[in-house]
Formats: sequence, C-alpha cells, structure tokens
Amino acid sequence: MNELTIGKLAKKAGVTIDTVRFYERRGLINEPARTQSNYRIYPEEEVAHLRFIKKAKELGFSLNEIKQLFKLQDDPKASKSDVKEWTEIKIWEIRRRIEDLSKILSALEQLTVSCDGHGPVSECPIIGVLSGDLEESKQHHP
Amino acid sequence: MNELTIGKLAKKAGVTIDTVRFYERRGLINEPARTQSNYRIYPEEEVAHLRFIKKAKELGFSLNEIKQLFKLQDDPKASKSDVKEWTEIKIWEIRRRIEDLSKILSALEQLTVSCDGHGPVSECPIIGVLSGDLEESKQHHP
DNA sequence: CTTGACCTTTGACCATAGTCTAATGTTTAT
DNA sequence: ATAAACATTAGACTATGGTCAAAGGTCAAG
Repeated sequence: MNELTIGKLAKKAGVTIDTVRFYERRGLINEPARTQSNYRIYPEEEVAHLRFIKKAKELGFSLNEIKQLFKLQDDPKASKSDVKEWTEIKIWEIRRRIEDLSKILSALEQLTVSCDGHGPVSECPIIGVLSGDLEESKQHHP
Repeated sequence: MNELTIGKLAKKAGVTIDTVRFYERRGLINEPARTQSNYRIYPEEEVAHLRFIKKAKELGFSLNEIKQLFKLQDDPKASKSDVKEWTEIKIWEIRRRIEDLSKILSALEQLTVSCDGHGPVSECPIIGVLSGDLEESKQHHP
C-alpha cells in the first residue's frame, strides 16, 4: 500500500496543501485516515481524484458541480438515469459554450486578417467588433 | 440625440444599475456626462458597449481582459500590431478551451451511450472517467 | 404639492476559490 | 539531540464580480 502525506499528495496532483484541505472542508474529497500523530494519510487514488477536480475546474465547472457529480457517484440510491440526466444537461451546456467560443474565435480570426499590423489602431476593425454586440456582428454584412 | 438615464441603459443592456456603476468604478465604461442634478446620462452607444462586456464575460474573459482591450482601442499610441498581438494570444487561448471542452464533451457523450438509464450507478462508466484524469482517459484503451 | 418612481453616494455584504499566518506538534537527517 | 522539513488548527485575508441597504435628492403625474 502506497500511502501519501498531504504534501506528497498535493505535489503529485499539482495543487497546494491548502487547496487539498480546502477541498476536504468543501466535501470534494473524503476525510482521510489519520496517523497516530493526526497527520492525514491518503491512498494513491486521491491523486487522480484531485487531478480530475483540477481539470474539470479549468473547463469551467464549479466546485459545487464537481461535488454533485461525486455525490451522484457515491449515492447508492442514485440510478444510471440520474447520471444520464446530469451528463445530458452538461453536454448541452458544453455544446453551447463551444458554439459561443467558436463565434468569438472567427470574429477574432477575421480581425487578424484585416488588421495587418501597420498603422494606427483607429483603422483596425476591432472597433467594429467592440461597438456592436456579438450577435449583431454575426449578421453584419459588408 | 437619444440620451439614456442609468436605469434605461441598464434595462436595454440587460444588466443591473449596480453593475453599470460597478463597471464605471472598474474603468470598463467611461464616466458619463451628468445632468444639472447630477444624474448620469449615457449615449445610446453605451448599450452595445455593455452588451459586449456581458457576452465576452460569458465566454470566460475577465473584466480586466475586457478593460485591456478597451484601453488598447482608446490608446493613441497603440498600434495595429499591438491589437493583432493581443488577438492572436486570445485566439490561442480560445482554441485551447474549445479543444478541452471537446474532449470532455466526447467523454460525456460516450457516457450517455454506455449508460443506458437502467440499473445502479455503480455499473455506470462515469466511474472510469472520474477515476482517471482527462488526459489519461483520452489514451485509455479497452 | 405630494406620491411614487427614479436617481445619488458610501459602505457593507455575498459567493467562489483559494491563500496566508500564527502558534504549535512531528518526523527525518546529520 | 537538534535543526530542517513537514504536519496540525483556527482564523484572517485576497481577488473577482457583483448585490444590497441606508439616507437622501429629483422628477413627472394627478
């Protein structure tokens, strides 16, 4: 058995010790076993757990959302359909985020094409993008 | 000329009055003209300005990033190449976010396929996705 | 000319997600 | 055996992005 102290866990997972304890307080990770001297000891598996939290957070999930998913996993009363429902909602949210990001991406890409890197910024078409909202700029025709 | 009080501006832009004043304090919108009685009055254009902030924020840009872009626009010393550089960095960031979201999206999509909505959650493959980190689960082969 | 809807300011408060400090205890290495 | 490196707690502090309340001034309608 490969047990880790909080410092080693944190290092392996790429977070700080404070963050580990913070997640524990928030119920995102289980309260770990303790040594005789009250040190937290974690199984190796907690590393993956923490990395998952880290990645999911980067992708825009809140700690509460991540916690919900963990709870769903551990709840013996939760059914596959509960998980399915949750994931389907999330799939929609992610699709929408990807769409919006793609919109702003092509707006910015067009900008770099027409903004050739010479002359004053006042001639740069970024002004147009900034002045209208994104929805409008989508149907903005030349 | 179509001038707006703060309430009308906020309503048109879909934000609260407090948010407008907050953005003003943060330097995201210009300090507006005032009436004799010290009321803020805005030109119609501020609506688009606020809507842009709102949308950009939804897409994950921080208020400081948005402010930077506005500053760049207004700075007479800023050149097209500054704007171009900024937008190119942002383009990279957005592409990366889209990629990461696409990864988690397909993970979730696979889940809903294999998780058919019957039986206990313990049999649901979401456990696998949660146990490894996303990078690992990408190269996880059966 | 008053009532209600609007505006003003200052400053407190909230949630999210940590981050740091102080005071103290434990383990490890030389 | 002692110093360095690590652990513990409680609680204060940070940044971001607002949101609300108090106490008051202004404006438009009846």
